[in-house]
Amino acid sequence: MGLSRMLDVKPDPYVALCPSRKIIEVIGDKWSLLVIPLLIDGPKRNAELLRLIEGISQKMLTQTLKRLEEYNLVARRDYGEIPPRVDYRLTPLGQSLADVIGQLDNWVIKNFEELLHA
Amino acid sequence: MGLSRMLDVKPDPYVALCPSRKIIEVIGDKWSLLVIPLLIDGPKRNAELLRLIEGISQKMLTQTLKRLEEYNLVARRDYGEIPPRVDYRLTPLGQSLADVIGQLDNWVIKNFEELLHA
DNA sequence: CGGCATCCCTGTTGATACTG
DNA sequence: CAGTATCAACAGGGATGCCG
Repeated sequence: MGLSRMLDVKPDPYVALCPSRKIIEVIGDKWSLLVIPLLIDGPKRNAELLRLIEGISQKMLTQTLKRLEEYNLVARRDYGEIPPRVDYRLTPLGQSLADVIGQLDNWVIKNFEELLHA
Repeated sequence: MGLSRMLDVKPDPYVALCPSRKIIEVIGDKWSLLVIPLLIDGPKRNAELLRLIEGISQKMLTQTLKRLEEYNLVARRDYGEIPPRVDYRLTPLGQSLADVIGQLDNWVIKNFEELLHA
């Protein structure tokens, strides 16, 4: 490990303005948590996602995908055809995140009953 | 596995009204994601959490803790003293969730740079 | 100290309509 | 089909003050 590494400030989401706080918010977002796992088994189109995620609006889907794209978690692909054909897929970074979220999902399913009656 | 198990309907957060959707929202909450890891190394008091989590308000802290308590993730302990002394700790269920969230945190820290530039 | 109740404002969100 | 734009509605969340 080089000296420069030792000088790095490690991200701390408990500090309000630390960028990692924002990242926590993006990842820990209700819709992100639903969109990301859907992309694991291949690219999906806008209308497909809209149909698969009951209750999401076009607006929220677009907004969620854009934010995930900003953070390099999802890649948007426009085929330039008419009628329009666009799909979204996980980047390698997004794939690795999807694995972690998958664990979260499994946890929820596994502990579902116990969570409910509390 | 008994027959009854096979008849269980598995929770599906992609259905708007499925309770698992609500659970996803509770867990995937900005403040929950910050509070839970803090409780891993022992009980914490209200004022302590307020100080540790920069930017959280009393109102949001209370609301977050209550919701986590509802889902049996956190236990509130009132010592019945005067002045008041109350602390919050993870339940066993909460502990197991904390492990998963810890993985998410580690992922964020590990991929911090890559997320930022995007 | 812990935390509830209130007020109030802002931002998020949904619905609708429109465009390339 | 994929998205944008606009508007109205509502809830999230902060600030303050009060109480056990």
